[in-house]
Parts: sequence; C-alpha cells; structure tokens
Amino acid sequence: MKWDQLEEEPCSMARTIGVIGDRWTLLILRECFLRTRRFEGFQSALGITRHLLAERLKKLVRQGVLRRIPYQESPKRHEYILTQKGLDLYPIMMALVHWGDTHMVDERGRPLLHEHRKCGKMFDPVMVCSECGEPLSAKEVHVHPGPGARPASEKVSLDKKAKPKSRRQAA
Amino acid sequence: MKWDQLEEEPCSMARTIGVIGDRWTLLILRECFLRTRRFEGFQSALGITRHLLAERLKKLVRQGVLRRIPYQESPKRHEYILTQKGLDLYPIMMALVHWGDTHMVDERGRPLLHEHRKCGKMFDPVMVCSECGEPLSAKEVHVHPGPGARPASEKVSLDKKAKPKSRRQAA
DNA sequence: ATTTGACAGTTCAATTTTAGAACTGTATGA
DNA sequence: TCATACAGTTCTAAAATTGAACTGTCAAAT
Repeated sequence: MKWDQLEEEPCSMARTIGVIGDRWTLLILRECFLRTRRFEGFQSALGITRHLLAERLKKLVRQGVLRRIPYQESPKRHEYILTQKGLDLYPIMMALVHWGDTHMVDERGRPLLHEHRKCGKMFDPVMVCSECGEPLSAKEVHVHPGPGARPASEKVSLDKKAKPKSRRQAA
Repeated sequence: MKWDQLEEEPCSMARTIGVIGDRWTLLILRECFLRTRRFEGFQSALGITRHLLAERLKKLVRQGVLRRIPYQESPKRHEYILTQKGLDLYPIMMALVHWGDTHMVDERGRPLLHEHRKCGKMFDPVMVCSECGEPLSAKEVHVHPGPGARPASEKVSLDKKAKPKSRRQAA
C-alpha cells in the first residue's frame, strides 16, 4: 500500500495515521508540545537525521499541523509552531504517555508527572463520554456506519480488492 | 537510532511509540478492536504483506498486547486476542479516531459513529483531568520530572550524546 | 483416492526508506 | 579572517517493506 492512500480511506483512524502515524513524526510532535520550535532543537533533542527531519517537518506543515513562521530575516530563519489542528493532537499525546506510564514504567517510576493548573494537582488523563461524562471502555462502545462510510457494496481491503474468499467456519 | 532503544528511553511516550508507533501496528490494532482475531482476517482487511503481518503480530504478542490462543488442534491454529494491556490502548485509538473525525473528514461526514451503551447516545471522546474532571488542554498542563526521570547530568539526545552545543540566543 | 481450498505462516529478490556523514550557504562575533 | 550558529541538501550504505511464490496440515468435494 502507498501511504498517501491512507488519507483517503473511509476511516478516521487511518487518515490520522496517514498524517502522524510514524515514529519520527510522533517524536517530533512530542518535542513540539515540549516547546521545541527550531530545526536544530528538534535535531539535537531527537538525534534524527537532518534529512528525515526536514522531510517530516515539511509534511507536517503541508498537513496544517505546524506553521512555519519567520523569526528573523537574513539569514531567513523559521520556527515550527503547532497550529490549532496540531494542538488538538494533545489528547493523542497524553493517551500515549498515559499508556506508557501504566504499562511501560520500570522500578523507578514515571519519568514525568503532569500537573493540572486549574486544580493544582498531579493527574492522569481519563477519557470520558461527551454525553454522559462516564469513563469509556472498548466494550461499552458500539460502532455504526456514519454518513461518510463506504457503501457495503464496495467493501474492500485497504489496498487492492480483497481476493474473493469463501468461508468455511469463519464468521 | 535503533527502534528497540526507544523502549528504554526515560519517556513514557517514547516507550509507547516503541511498542505501537508504526503504521501497520496501529492498523492491526484497529482491526483488533473491530473484533478481527485471525491471521487471514488481518491480512485481507488490511492488505498488509503476510511477512510483515507475521512479524508485527509476533512483536505484539512479545510485548503482551496480544495473546495467541489456540482455537483448534490439527492443524494448530491460533487467534490473536487483546490482553488487558492491549484493551488499555483504547483511549489512544479513540483519540486518533476523534482527531480524524475533527480534522480529516470530507464533505460526506464521518465514516463511523460511536454509541455509548451506558447512555445510549452517539458521543465524542473527551479527555479530562482525573482529579477535577475538567477537560484538558496542552496549555493548562505543567510537566515535572518524576521519580523515573533521567538525572539532569546525563541529559542526552535520543541516541548518542548530543554534540556539545553553545547557544547564542536560543533558549 | 485425488483434487481443491482454507489457513497460517516462511522465503526470497526487488524496491523503498532510513541512517550517517559530509557539504552548502548566509550571517555574526572574536 | 577564522570559527561557529543555523537550516537545510546531497550522497552512499544499510535496513525495512513489498510482492509474489512456496510450505505444510487438514477438511470437504468429486
């Protein structure tokens, strides 16, 4: 599959993955949320090759996740700043961090703690239902086709048509 | 950088990315949450090469995200089922979907709608503070080093030591 | 009894990506 | 004039991914 096809899939998750779903991009975004703004800053914080960094930044700008803003003339220099679209990635970042905090810490404990300014306490992020406010878990959620779903008639695999398959016992 | 180094970084996000931070893995997990369990199921839904699929599944099992469970003898066949650790990825998945729903839909609207069984309504996921219940945004959160933070003395870039750098005006 | 097909992989050459390192070019400060 | 900051670009070698074919067990159909 070509990765730019991902963005055309009738699946919001696939589309998101098409934009931010690779390791370097995610790490670059981590740095953005930690207030890194400049090429050298990203490069030395991450150890990413300059080539890839340039490419990833360009893509994020194209996608509207970052904005490239001049901070000095001669020589022209730019900073990479999160747009609102980029800032909206925050729940994804926090969800990634929280899973790591829960399942990947060593005996020493969490590398970072998060303080919520409004209430002043150290917190964990919790995902709740926008309608009733209750915490969500996979089993309590039912999925329905939405208006942008692909008609059942053209259900195909992610790239080419799935080979026609009969089923013996499989559902 | 070698990707298995990521899991040893003193950063929960990097560690999580080390486990699930590549495109195919994320798509495989999407299928898991949509109740796909078998090799052929993943393969035909995603169009991933069999080689990579086998590798990714193996890695997810090694990491404890999936469990490989026999569902028939002769020939031995197994299903891949989310463990609790895997189920706990749900907020990440929902956060990815929700960002796509918000920023990547076309004129036709969302491909999928989510119904919360408890309250019966179509919902969006909202990330809130575990302490005060208020919705979170990046700007209201302060980060502090936790017990597992790396001592400042050995602050280095993600792979090799950062080259010593002076700073002129950079922060 | 033989053929067909489901299923879950494994193998291998060709292609694409990524890593690592050096190089380009403008400008500042010593 | 020389060294350094900064933001890239260019190049080759190494690693990952694709695409396609192949392996092997078993069940059902002919």
